[in-house]
Amino acid sequence: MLRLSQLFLRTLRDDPADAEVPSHKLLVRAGYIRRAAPGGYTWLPLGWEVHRNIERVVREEMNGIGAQEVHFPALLPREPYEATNRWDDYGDTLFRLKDRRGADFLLGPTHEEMFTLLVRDLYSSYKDLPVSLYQIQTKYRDEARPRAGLLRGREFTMKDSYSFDLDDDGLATSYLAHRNAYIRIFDRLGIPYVVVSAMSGAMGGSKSEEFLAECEVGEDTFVRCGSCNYAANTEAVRVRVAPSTHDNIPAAHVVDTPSTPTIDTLVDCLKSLGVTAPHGGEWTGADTLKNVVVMVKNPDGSRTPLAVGVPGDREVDMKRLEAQLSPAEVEPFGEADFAAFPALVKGYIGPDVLGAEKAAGVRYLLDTRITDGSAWVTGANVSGKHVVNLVFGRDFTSDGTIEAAEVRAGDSCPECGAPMRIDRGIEIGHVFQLGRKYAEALDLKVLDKNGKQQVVTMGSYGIGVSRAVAVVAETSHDELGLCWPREIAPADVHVVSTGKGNDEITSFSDHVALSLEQRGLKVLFDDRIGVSPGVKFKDAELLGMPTIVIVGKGLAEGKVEVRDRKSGERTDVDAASVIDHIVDVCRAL
RNA sequence: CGGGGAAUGGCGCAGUUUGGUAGCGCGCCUGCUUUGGGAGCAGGAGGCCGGGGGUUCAAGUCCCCCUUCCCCGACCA
Repeated sequence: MLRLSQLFLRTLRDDPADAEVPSHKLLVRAGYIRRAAPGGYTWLPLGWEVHRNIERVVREEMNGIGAQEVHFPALLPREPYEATNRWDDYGDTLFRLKDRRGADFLLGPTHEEMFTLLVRDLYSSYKDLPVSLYQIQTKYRDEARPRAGLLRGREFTMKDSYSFDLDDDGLATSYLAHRNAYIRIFDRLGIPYVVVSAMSGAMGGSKSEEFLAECEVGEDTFVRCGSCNYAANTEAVRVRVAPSTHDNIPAAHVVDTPSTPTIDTLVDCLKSLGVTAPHGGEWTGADTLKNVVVMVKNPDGSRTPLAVGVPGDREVDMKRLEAQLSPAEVEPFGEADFAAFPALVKGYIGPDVLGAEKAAGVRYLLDTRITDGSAWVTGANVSGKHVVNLVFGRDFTSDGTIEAAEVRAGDSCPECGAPMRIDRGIEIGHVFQLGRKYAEALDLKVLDKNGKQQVVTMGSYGIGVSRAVAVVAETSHDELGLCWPREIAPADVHVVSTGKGNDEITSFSDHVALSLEQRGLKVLFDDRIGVSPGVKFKDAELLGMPTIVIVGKGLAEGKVEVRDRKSGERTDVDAASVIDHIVDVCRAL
């Protein structure tokens, strides 16, 4: 039993000034966590209880699909990560350090290499497969911007698991088992979530899905189709493009468009020129081809320019662009960069000079909406001039396509064409099929039935455990405080005694708390003497146990009050039957 | 890493303009009163005013550098 008179806890009346999002404010105010370092939090008794409860749910479901728990060091040697190139590819996000002899180490951001090597060490036959291993580990990432308390820290707890199979069918089966386990886990945690198609990012690999908690403060944006089941992270959206309807476009020609460095000014100018648009209607930004130049920063530190062409009514989504170019990063093209590439006329950049073989020597990739035969207005590479009726395939080419244009609400679903919604979420889980990238890099092979060496195929699956604590707080609270789902609450029931220490109320509340514990419930007992009832009620609401029992003035009429934290519903129960009643309530779900 | 704001007791804040004894509310300790919605009175404890360097007789306050935090843009469990 947790007695508030003894518990290491101090609740705060005011929100901490450095917290912005509700989960951060409430977890600090309620005495669950305490900031200890930039991006690092101390877990206080109640917070750690929630953390362990989430771990328990995760373990049960992982064990349920036959995965086996192991535990690696967080402090890892450089070599395995060198072999897979991630020592460099992970960039500044990787915590690197040296030992006293100058040897390189890192704090593990994720453990694909170590698991792969472990299996290689011990297993060498197809008879050993499939096998799935997992750990619940402290992970380290030197985030550029830790924020929102637990939601994005530099040290966090993650459950990561890895499946090892002989062939693609086996991988598909392991992947599905994990996916289903994740569904059960997040259902039990009471987190509202969506499963979306995702990029595999720096991990490499093929099929990949994310579990996103639907949440306004989320950092991910995703689309969802209103009529079919399609859902995807915007980074991973693959646009469905209608073929060009343009036909018999007259020859391209240059027009004078003075002072038109932006799409808006260009459209206004085109309207005033009296030139007709290829589709016969009024000119819009969608008729223009905007060429945006960026600097691509490669993992080895080198920088190469890249031009991206998108319809003028859309921005280039830097997140989507970077996801396509991963592990390289994208930087804005600065004034100094323009000076170094004089062929690029800012505001009037056109395909004439773009392309690896052309004047500017800049690689040129086009959005998939620039289809064969489509006609565009675009820069003429001379200040104040644009080209009209430039047809892709006829008048210009590119070095390839790229999905970097922004995604908007109302864009059509790649599966069924219906308009899509756009929402925000927090990534709480990620499952993906790694394939053979790591097994090849680290030489993980087993002998098959025919005695031949086969490269093993792998899956990798993560759940942010510490993040899940914050996500539950974020998705389950009200203006009074936290509301934990019973499965992970620090206690089933919060017993409030308003007694003065030496009266019937005190002795009966004692009896209630002890009896409930004997019946197998986890009890948080506010047995503090000399604390006013108002304070105890406020604390009970802030702390967020699912059931609150108040032994107080009602006892004079033989009644005890039982409240449901989430609904606020209050019931007066006969003191004689209150134990059974509460046990029933707590076991009901 | 760019732009904006901030750092004063456990928490929230004033004081900085105009340099001159470090304050308020909450919390904490003691005593008395109080006890169903963050009680009252009285008395206390607790501060290298984020760090370093300057200017000055004198710096929380002025100047320079650094660190950290929050928000907005580029990364992920």
